Amino acid sequence: MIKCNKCGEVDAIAKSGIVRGKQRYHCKRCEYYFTQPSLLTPETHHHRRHQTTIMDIASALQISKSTVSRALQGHSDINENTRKAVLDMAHQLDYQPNLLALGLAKSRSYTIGIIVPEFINSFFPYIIIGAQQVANPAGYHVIICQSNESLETEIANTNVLMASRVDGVVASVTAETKSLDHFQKFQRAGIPLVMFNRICDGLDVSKVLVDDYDGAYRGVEHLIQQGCTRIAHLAGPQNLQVGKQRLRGYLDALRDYNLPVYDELIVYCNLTKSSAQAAARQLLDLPTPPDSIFGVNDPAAIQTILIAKSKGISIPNDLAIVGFSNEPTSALIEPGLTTLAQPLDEIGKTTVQFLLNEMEDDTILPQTEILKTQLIVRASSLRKR
Amino acid sequence: MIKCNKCGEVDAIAKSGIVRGKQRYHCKRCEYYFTQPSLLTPETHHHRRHQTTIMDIASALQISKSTVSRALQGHSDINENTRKAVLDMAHQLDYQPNLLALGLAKSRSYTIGIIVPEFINSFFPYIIIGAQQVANPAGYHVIICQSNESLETEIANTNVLMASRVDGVVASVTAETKSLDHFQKFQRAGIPLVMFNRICDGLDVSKVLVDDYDGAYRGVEHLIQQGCTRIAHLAGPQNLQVGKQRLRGYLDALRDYNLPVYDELIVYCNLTKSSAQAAARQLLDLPTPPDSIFGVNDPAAIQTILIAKSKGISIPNDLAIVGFSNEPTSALIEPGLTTLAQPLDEIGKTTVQFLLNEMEDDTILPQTEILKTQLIVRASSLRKR
DNA sequence: AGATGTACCGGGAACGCTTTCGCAACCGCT
DNA sequence: AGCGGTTGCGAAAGCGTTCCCGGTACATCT
Repeated sequence: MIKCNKCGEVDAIAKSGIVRGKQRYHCKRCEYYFTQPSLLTPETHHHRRHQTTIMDIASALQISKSTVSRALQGHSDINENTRKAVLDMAHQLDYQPNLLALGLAKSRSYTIGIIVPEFINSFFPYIIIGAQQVANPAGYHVIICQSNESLETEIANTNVLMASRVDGVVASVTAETKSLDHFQKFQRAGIPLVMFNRICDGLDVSKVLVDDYDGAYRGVEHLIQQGCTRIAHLAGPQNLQVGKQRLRGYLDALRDYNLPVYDELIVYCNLTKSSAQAAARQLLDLPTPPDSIFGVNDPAAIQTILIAKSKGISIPNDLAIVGFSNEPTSALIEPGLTTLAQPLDEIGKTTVQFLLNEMEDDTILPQTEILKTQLIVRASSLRKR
Repeated sequence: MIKCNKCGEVDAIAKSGIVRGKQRYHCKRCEYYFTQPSLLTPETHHHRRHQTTIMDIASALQISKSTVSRALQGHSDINENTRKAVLDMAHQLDYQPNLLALGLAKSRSYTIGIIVPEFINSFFPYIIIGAQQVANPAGYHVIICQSNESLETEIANTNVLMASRVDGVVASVTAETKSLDHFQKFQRAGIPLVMFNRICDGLDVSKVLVDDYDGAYRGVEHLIQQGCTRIAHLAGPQNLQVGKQRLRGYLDALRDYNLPVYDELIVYCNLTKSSAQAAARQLLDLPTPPDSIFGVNDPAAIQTILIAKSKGISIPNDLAIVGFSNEPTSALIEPGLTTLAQPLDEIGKTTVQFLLNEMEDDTILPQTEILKTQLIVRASSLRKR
């Protein structure tokens, strides 16, 4: 009844246990173990709809897959007629190269990863658009990860990018990122990394920044010129250069204009909406409140405006406000928010350009580009005299 | 001098052409062609820094890669000690599975694609966040494409997603998308597709929408209740359901309240900022301008507010305005914009949930979910009487 | 005519992983 | 001892590409 798969023997077959739910037999003559192939599967297991491969093109044309591959990638070693036939057939069969297989074969994915803390505000989206405008023409597509201002998510993101075998990474870190082991992993694996805007110290990578110090200085200087003397700073996290440099610019401007620095006028937030609100309230509830506030970024400054308005504080006469970044909403809110515009598009483009350079030449040393900001004066700080 | 690679013969060797720059030899005895292997490469070709693979783990532990694979994926057929050893070693070597290889082997990428027209406004970002909150826990990561309101880019996006062998796609189409062949490709390839918000007709897929008709109706009804009689509509493109349904809601509300429909009060835009501005100007420059405008979305309504303000038109008394979507800026602008809030987070979540369902069971029929909007009344439409 | 060179194409290994299946070792029961 | 069953591991076949290199059919040069 049961026949040995090898020798065809029928009698010397004994059952020999059950493996993975299937009866197993043993042929004594040829010492061969085997199970009966399940008869159902060949038809049932419909192999999931299949996208066309170079093998499909090859067999349609009765040529080898090597030839198809060469024709497709414009290799020279191929007859012009063959190439045309292949290209036609590829089009006809709606062929899309399998990027997974390509990546595996070439050990590169033609993908770069972008890690940003969020993309609700239009700050990062504009940078991403700039980045794509450089990456796509260069033959790379991007995979965007948002860490949601959470270190844990950021680490998960780096792992996903590692696993996806991205060829390079650009990143702007979370407000709570202090350790940077998860970024060093890229370097250990030889994957180029470029950071922009929100960088943290101690990582020897290329960087694209705006001149936060200078921008902060000019913003505060502008407030001083408007006659403000009790200038507060709604500051950012000090583990980020952004936070540090803007604070430094603030302090230096005060010093250069011989204004006193009051500790209670410097409060910190972690760049979330709620923490910005708390910080703004803390400033405005002071026994002697400030006559002006320099906010670490526009969202923070906007929250300050809203709270001040709800308290009936008149802007800019009782309270002048300056932000940083020039979010689109800053032009719409009333009063318009004075702020420092950053060249977002350019940040994205230079960052990716740096990355491309490092990807194609791994001897390049890290470089840093510092872009200028532009002071945009609006009603929130403009006192009539 | 030259020795045949095969038979070792030295005398019967003749040169036989040059291939790819290298001298080729021919052994007469064994009829074998060969070239001298270049001696430089073995050391030079440094094989590009290598991330650790299961083979590395296997050879470190002196076991087979099958065992490592099984241990890593928590397969049952494995000894607990072996598993521990593998897991330890994996951690120690900082192993990250190669998603490209995994995808190739399993014929699925554990990736879903998201196509959106833009992510400058916070509308789509919020939806994307909701989508990720469902996709990630289910073991999928997402790759985000923005078509930039261009059909050409949208088509390129679909090709990239096809090539990346995504397991499923969610999409919101461009304002200029009329043909849908590029989306039908997904269906032909058996890749589930779910559309949200901006859908177009003629595609038999699951959809997640808000009740645009109802929202528009209630928005216009609200204007009528404020005493407006000459109500204009800054309408969206009519190839999109969004555009059609909101127009229909507008018309039905007018009809139900016995208000006349003036053709010149209905102007169309393609959802870009500049076309919205042009449409708004056209309406406000009419010989007999409208007393109120229902905008197809918030960005359009906000542009209308700005233009009206620049013309010195008083809002809401001379011109009442209602938008659609409840963008964050709509609360900040003055006057606050009356609008219809959409449950963005929920849209993202249900869309991906539908997709997950279809991905794990391909017999599921397309379904449609219609979510409700909520009228948020602000100063832009609230007339004091 | 034979040697040399050119143009093209096919075979097959490799990329890193999953998955099927063979098989040895062992255990408990007659 | 012999059978039924379990546990755990290894070998090898893919998945869809690229790329190296062998090989044939000609053309060209002595």
